[in-house]
Parts: sequence; structure tokens; C-alpha cells
Amino acid sequence: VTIYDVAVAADVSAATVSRVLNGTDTVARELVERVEATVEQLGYRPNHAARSLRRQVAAVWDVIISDIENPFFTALVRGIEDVGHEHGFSVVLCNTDEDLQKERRYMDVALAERVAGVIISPASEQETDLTKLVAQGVPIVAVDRRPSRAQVDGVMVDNALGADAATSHLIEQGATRIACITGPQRTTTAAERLAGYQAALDRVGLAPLPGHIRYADFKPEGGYQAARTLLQSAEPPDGLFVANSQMLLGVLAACRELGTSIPDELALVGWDDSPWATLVSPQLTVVSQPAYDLGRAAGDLLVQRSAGQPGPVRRVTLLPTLVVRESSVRRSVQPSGGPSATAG
Amino acid sequence: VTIYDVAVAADVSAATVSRVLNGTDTVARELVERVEATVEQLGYRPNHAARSLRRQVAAVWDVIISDIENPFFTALVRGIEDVGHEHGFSVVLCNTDEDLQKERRYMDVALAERVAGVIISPASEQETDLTKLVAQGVPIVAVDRRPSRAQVDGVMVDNALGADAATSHLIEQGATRIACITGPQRTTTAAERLAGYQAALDRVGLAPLPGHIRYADFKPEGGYQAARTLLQSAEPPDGLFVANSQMLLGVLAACRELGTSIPDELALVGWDDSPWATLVSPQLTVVSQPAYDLGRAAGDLLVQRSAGQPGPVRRVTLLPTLVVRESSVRRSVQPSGGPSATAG
DNA sequence: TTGAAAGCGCTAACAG
DNA sequence: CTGTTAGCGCTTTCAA
Repeated sequence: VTIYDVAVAADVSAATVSRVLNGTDTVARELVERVEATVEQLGYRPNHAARSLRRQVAAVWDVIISDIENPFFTALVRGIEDVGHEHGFSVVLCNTDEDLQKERRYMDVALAERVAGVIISPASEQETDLTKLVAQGVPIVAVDRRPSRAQVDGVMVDNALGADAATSHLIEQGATRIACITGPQRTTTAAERLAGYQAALDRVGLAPLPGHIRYADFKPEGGYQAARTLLQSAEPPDGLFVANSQMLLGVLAACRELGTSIPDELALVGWDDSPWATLVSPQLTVVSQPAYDLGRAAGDLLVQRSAGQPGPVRRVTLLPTLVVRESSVRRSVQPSGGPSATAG
Repeated sequence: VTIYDVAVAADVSAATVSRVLNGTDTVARELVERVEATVEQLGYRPNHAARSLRRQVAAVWDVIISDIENPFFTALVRGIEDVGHEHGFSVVLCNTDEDLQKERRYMDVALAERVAGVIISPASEQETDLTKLVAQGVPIVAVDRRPSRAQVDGVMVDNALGADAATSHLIEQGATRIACITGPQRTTTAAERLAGYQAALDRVGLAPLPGHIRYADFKPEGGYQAARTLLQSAEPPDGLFVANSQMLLGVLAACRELGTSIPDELALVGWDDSPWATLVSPQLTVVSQPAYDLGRAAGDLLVQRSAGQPGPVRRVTLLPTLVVRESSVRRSVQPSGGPSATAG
């Protein structure tokens, strides 16, 4: 059933049906009603392929993220989806696994599909190249991570602030040898969280010990390896800030294996809250990000750009929150130097 | 840059370019090379909208699931995506939140988009109506849950087997008042897991106490409420099988609140393994599902149907595994297997 | 305000 | 084996 079937049945032209459907132009009230009734009656659904071909743009947003298994990103995507659906866009999820080549391929697909917009969390600040997309006039919003090679709208969290709060909190708890496990250097989130950590140490005249800053891969295995190395070094930390929730999984596994007692032997602050953060013992202190709202904000920006709204590049920043629980709070004021019993 | 630009530059017809691009028909080796070189040089990308319009079908699969926040489904989707991408399909994720109306809307969209196939985990065995899709000849694969109103290909897990293994294990551990928290009655997974639980009890002449079977909503809050009710009843269970990982989160929260000691006071088996299952204390005994492989299997079926392969309705069944850890093992009783044993 | 007609980019039927 | 041609369903000039 095509637009012509509707036109014939309603005794108008296809052009008129199109106008009614799109709310463009003015159509006599009577015809509007007739067309709408006919559409309803015939169960007519516009053919999106034909529409996209004619309009030269598909009612689709591509969302390019690096890790679909990270609950932060799924919450983010839900925020984007909710806004997108409210405005008639389909949302296509593209998962890159932090792989620059996959990311490039998805950007090519976005180009071929003539999508109405792209929301991307770049796999790399320097290497992710948005210029082709920009050149084609595709509206783009960066989310979570900043790209450096193109000026585009963005929605970010104040990572430095969150990391600073986390680290300051560890300092207040009496930790003096505070380590940091951050993500790949090529991402802005890893860099900014590291910077916040360093700023907090600087402020009180502390400095990281050699080897106490570790760059891992934002994945559990990376966190696991980094934690093992740290804990088995000559000068193990008594405080640890882990800048990503996936890596935190690995860190906790390592602590369990090595019998490191938290928080007495190692005060711990993670990143991103999880439903199970209160189910482990000790309950986890984390920096919580407003993931869903981040997604909604990105969607809002993209809606405006898709509608052709011009104007300078905009950047929205949301604030993270430190949620203090047990993993960072010393039960006694004295830092424990002695050996510990098995982890509990 | 269109197919005609390529044709002109390569000094052939657009039809020949199309043939080379699609690998259909035979084209002289020389022309193939010339066309491919030109495509490369011009950076030509086929317009998918035009292709979809012409072919009357988009190279897209819709995946309709009920809970994107459940890691089981994200793993499942990754399996589907991997297969889909290998065969040139985009995968669009549609999240219904167990809402039949949303589900119906997504099915309408799938129809309007003329997608090449749909993979669905029906929100309801009875009410989810696939007949419109079937009537239009859209290839469909049901995954995880069975629909009753249409005969379509499907990939499922043997839920009864997994639930039976879980329950039998609880019985072996000496539990005699074993309760079950399952999902909405309208889903086949909830029904089958309940049936497996009952079969295991029957076999040894046990029966659930009144109120010891609870239907919740596959969400944390539902698990929380159900667990509170059970634990505060006159005859609290000494064993509990929770048929979904989201609900397990709520159950664990309730146990923590009420000070229920696991496994001594309550032996516990959950459903679906998680990265944090070994990080909580006690470590969780669960029935583990091959989520990623389930997705791949569904993708494989859909590839064949998309290619027009006829034949009878097929159903693939994969087996779950009981992973025995601490939450179910009475400290006074020896576990019957190793740290992990296969169900059945 | 409405209709007629052209054309978006591609593929497939049909000639040659 | 290759080219010509028509048309997928829709929107949008341009005329009336």
C-alpha cells in the first residue's frame, strides 16, 4: 500500500497526501480529515527508503561507542534513544570495542546511510577523524570523550573534578601512597581523570610513587593486571583510584586473590556506580556519573542541529558525584602496615 | 558521487558497475578491475536508501528485546551483531522494557522499514502477535523466549533443565523448604524455569510451601519485594532459586537488609553468571546461559532465511550450566561436584 | 490550495 | 558479456 493508493482512495493527489503526512504547506481542513481517515483505514505506512532517497537523509542517528558491555554506555544510549524516538529518529548502536578501524568503518557506514546525525564517544582524542563527516555536513555530537581534530558539539562530565574529589577523599582517609589506574592515554577521559588525581595530590604536597600511575585498557583484564603489579611491588599503595568500572572488576578480583584487605590495607575508590556496588563487602565508594542524562543532553543537542539550527560549537558539562561507602573509609585512623588475614 | 559518476569515469554503464559491486552476473575481468579501481579512486559509497527502495528490502535486522540493562541481552545482541555484520546487515536494537505496546510499535516500524529480518524475544508468549510480520514474509527468529501465536524459527535455552539442576542442587545441600522467584507468567522462560523447579521437587517427593512460588517482573525491585515477603513469612524458605539476574540483585539487597545469612540460613542459586558473581561474599552459585552463542545461533538462522532458504520451522536449543560456588553450599555439607558441574 | 510531473540512486528485465 | 531503459515510493518544484 503506497501513497498513491491512499491518494486514490481519498480522491486527492499523492502530493496532497504527502503534505498532510508531513504537516508542511496548508491543506484544506476537509482534505486533511479525509486523508487521515484513509491512511488509518488502509493502514498505510510511509516507505522510509523512498523518503530517505528523496530527502537525501535518513531519519536515523548512529551512536558510536566503545564498549556496549559497560553499563555506563548502555545507560547513556538509553538517554539518547529516548530523545531520538521522541523526535522520530531510529537509533543505530555501533560498538567499536575501542578499535579505531572498526570506528572508521562505522563512520563510513554513517556516511553511506546519509544518517541525520552521529553521536560518538571517540576511541581516540587525536586519531579519531571526524572531518569527513563534518565536511559532508552531518551533524555530530561528541559524548563522554572529546575529539581534538574537529570542533563539534559535545556533552561531557567534569572528569577532573570527579577524580580530584575521589583522590582528596582518599587523602582525608589517611592514605599517603595513593595509586591510580586510568585508561588508554589516547582518550580524554583517561587523561582528565589522571589530571584530577594529580591535582589533588599536588594540593597537599604529595606525589605519586614511581609506577603508581598505570595506564590500562578500560577493561577488566587490564585492571586485574595493573592491580597485581601495584600490589606486588616493593612499595604497594595504601590508596587506589580506579578510573573505570570495568577495570574495577579486575582490581577487585586481584585484591581477592592476593588477600588484600579493603579498606584497611588498601582504600579504594572506583568510577561509575553499579547495582552491585552495595552488595559486595565492603560496599564500594565510587564517583557516580549521570549517564542517562548525559545521553539525553547529547540527544537534545543533536535534535537542534538536525533541525538545521546554526550557531557556535556548544559544550555541555555535567558534574559527577562522589558516593562514599565502605571501601574507602578506614575503620581505624591508623594506616595498617602489617600483614592481613584472608580477604572477606 | 553516484553510480553514474563511477560508470562515466570507468567508461562502462551503470548496470555494469552495479554488477561488479554486487558480484552478480559475470563481468569481464578487465572491466571488473577498471570499475573497482574507479570506485576506490572516487571514494564511491552506494546509497543504501536507493538500494533499499529498489530491492524492496533494507539490509537491516531489527532486534527486539525486553531489557537492554540485563547483561544477558547485551551479550546476546553482540552475538547477533557479529553474525549480522559478517553478512552485511546493520543491526537496530529495539528495547521494549517488557511493554507490549512498545513492542507492537517496534514491529510496525520493522514493517515500515522493510527490514530484512527480525529477531525477537517476545514480551509475552500469548499476546505478542507476529502474524503481521509473518504475513508480510519478513523472516523472523525468536530468541530466548518462545511465542505461541506463530510458528517461527527459534533459539532457546533448556530452561527447565537449568532450573531442575539448580533446584536439585539445593535439595542435595539439604534444603527442604525451597522457594522460587520466577518472572512474569506471560513469558515462556519464567514458566519453564518454574516447571524445572517443580519437577526437581516432585522427583524427591517435596512440594513448595504455600506462597513459596512468587511471580515477579524480571527486575531488581520485583526480586527485592518477593524476597522480603518470603523471608518475613511464617515459614521462611531455607533454599531459594531466583530465575533471573536482575531480580537476584534485589534479592541480595533484601537479604542484606534483613540480615539473612547465606548460605547457612538460606541457600541461594541465581540465574545468569555475572562478572561480579565471584566478588560478592559468598560467591554466587548460578545457572549460566551461553548468551553470546545464543545470539550467534539466532543470527545464523536469520541469515539462512534472509537468503530465502525454505524448509520447516527450526528450533535450536542450547544447554545452560550450573556453576556451583558458595552461596548454595552448606558449610557443614560437602558439595557433590567440583567447583563447576554441567547441568543434567 | 491543489495537481502534474520530474527525479532522488539504484537494480533487473530485456535487448543486443 | 554489456548497455538501455524503466521504475521502486516519495517529495517538491512549477503551473493552474
